[in-house]
Amino acid sequence: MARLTLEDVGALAGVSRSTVSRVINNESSVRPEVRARVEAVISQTGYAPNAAARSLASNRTGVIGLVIPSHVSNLFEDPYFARLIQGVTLGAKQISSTLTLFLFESEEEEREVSPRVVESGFLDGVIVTATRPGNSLMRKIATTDLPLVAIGRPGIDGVPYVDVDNRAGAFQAASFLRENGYERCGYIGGPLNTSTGEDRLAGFIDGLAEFDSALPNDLRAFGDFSETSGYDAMSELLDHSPDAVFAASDGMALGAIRRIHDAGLSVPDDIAVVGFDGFTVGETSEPSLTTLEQPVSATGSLAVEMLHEILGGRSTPISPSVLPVELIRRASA
Amino acid sequence: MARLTLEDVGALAGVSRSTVSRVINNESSVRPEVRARVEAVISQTGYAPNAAARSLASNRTGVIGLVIPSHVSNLFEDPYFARLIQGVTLGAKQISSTLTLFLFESEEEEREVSPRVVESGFLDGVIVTATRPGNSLMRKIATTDLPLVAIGRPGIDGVPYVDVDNRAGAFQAASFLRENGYERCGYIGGPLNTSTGEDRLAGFIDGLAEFDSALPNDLRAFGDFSETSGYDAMSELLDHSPDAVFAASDGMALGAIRRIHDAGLSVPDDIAVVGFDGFTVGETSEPSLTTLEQPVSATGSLAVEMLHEILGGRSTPISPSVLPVELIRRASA
DNA sequence: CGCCAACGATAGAGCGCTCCCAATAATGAA
DNA sequence: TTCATTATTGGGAGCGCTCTATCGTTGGCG
Repeated sequence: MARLTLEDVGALAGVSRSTVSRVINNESSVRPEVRARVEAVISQTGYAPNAAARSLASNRTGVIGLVIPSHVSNLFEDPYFARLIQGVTLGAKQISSTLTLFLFESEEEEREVSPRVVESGFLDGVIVTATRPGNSLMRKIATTDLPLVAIGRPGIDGVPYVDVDNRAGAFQAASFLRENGYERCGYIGGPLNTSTGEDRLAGFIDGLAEFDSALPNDLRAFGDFSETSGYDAMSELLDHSPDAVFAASDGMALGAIRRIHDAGLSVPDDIAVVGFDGFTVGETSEPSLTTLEQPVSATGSLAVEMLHEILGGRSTPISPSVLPVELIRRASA
Repeated sequence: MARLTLEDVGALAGVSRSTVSRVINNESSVRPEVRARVEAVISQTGYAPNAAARSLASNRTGVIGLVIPSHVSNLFEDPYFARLIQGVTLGAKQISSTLTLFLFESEEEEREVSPRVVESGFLDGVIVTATRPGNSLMRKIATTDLPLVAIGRPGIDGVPYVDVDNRAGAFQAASFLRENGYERCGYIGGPLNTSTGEDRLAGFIDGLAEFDSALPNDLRAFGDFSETSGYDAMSELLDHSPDAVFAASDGMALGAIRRIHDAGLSVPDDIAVVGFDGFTVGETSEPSLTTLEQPVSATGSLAVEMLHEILGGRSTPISPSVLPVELIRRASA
């Protein structure tokens, strides 16, 4: 069967195109009786409005984009992105939008694809994960009038964003370790050109400072959030005999634990380990992981909500939202 | 600046709408000189065609959907879906399409959202992960004329699909274990109402049969592919003292190992373990995991390719594609 | 009984693009 | 030189929807 149009449905229901349109868009001023008649025809015929025509006429598409810039696609084994996508999907569903996904593998790809995406009017708005403050793609999008919300601190003025409280979380990790008597606390961080990398380091340093201790350079090592990078970073730290380590991701924390075990030491007796993420892997690891749980899925949903508000045409600027993280105490510290 | 239209660009270049359209769509019969002039204007102005208008006129959207039915969203911690999405994204990029993601959390949601998706003409085609043969959503889509490719054996006639060779992989696992002298091989499977669950069990049984051994019922246990379900399943098997276990996912294999360790036994000395997936977690586990590596990302890309062929209007039906899996021998067996 | 308001429903005019056909220019053959 | 033929180009007609201005009805009220 050929696809039905509004006009067809109208003919079947004995009303005009416009009336059917009103029924579909739930506008008032349709007599209940007429509305019922039209709705009956719609459900009988299984009519569904043509998305393209609707977008063309209304200038809205009901589609939002989730952009994950190039430098993270390797990290895709990280449950973080899976959860984030899940959260965004959830949020999108709530506002009856569909989600399109843009993963980039190189900056070149970003340059190539983004105009097509940004300028084509295909998207009502876009959410960009801001792993690197000042990311060029985001900067470019910010100059257009495409509604934009960042996930993570974007480092660009005027871009609304939602982030988790990395700083407070890391601060809490430091306090926790010091309060439990650990003296030589080491740090395994993420890349410093990411906002999470920066913030967690800063928070940890602040937290230690609160207890009048510092974070010497030789007790700092950096990875890329992955297990193996945590393992390698721990190798460096071992030379400087820490009695505790805070890793900026669960993955790195587990890598660190593996390295500690390989050195014949025990966790937490010889070295305590605290992670950051709160993923399920930490529940079943040996020992189970003390970690800071961040609400990843909620972050995604909230970003969509913020975008929705912007799309709704609110004029006052939206202030950033920073979600709390929570210390989950398990066996590793 | 207001958004430019074809007409505007034409005016700037001194040609008509139609000519600009031809240039953009790379059609022949435009004088090179004119083409250059138009292209100059386009790049100067940053003009990008309006996606909705284009779709409306051409009846193609350049959008494909990836549908993940309800019953798997819990399993989202599983790297499988992350990789699959990555592969599909890659494939989509290759054919200059954008990817939209549909995750469902309940069958009700499927029923509710799917008409909007399927009938609105918003998608050129759709890829559905077929975790359960005969899934109702897929069955419904199959009756429409929306081009469809399944990932995994769909259990519906005439639906083209791409799958990994679960059967051969499990067969290989059985052979491997028997050849290495293991006598009492246990099995930890996925849900039997999934095609992977079915196929891996069948292949394993066949493989054992090749060595004149059977798979008694008390050496079978089932989980949902997750780590914890593997742990629980292993608890059941332990009562029947297997000397080897084949788990239908890496996650369950790791859970099984944890359970074995908790029982004070060693892997592989007391009980050997073989997984299925080939994810990176198995590289760093203790002991590292012998497993069957499946090409997840390639599966996704290939599905897109198949869809593309269908969209290209080939008339001959497309035959299913089954990708090989490979045994990676590490330390656990 | 007539007038006006309020409501309900309709038709017209696009949205920006593709597709098709007609018009024009350019080319070559006779 | 002229006419047929081909290579380019332009314009019209929609694609199916939304939005706005308009028209017809009904009902309340003086």
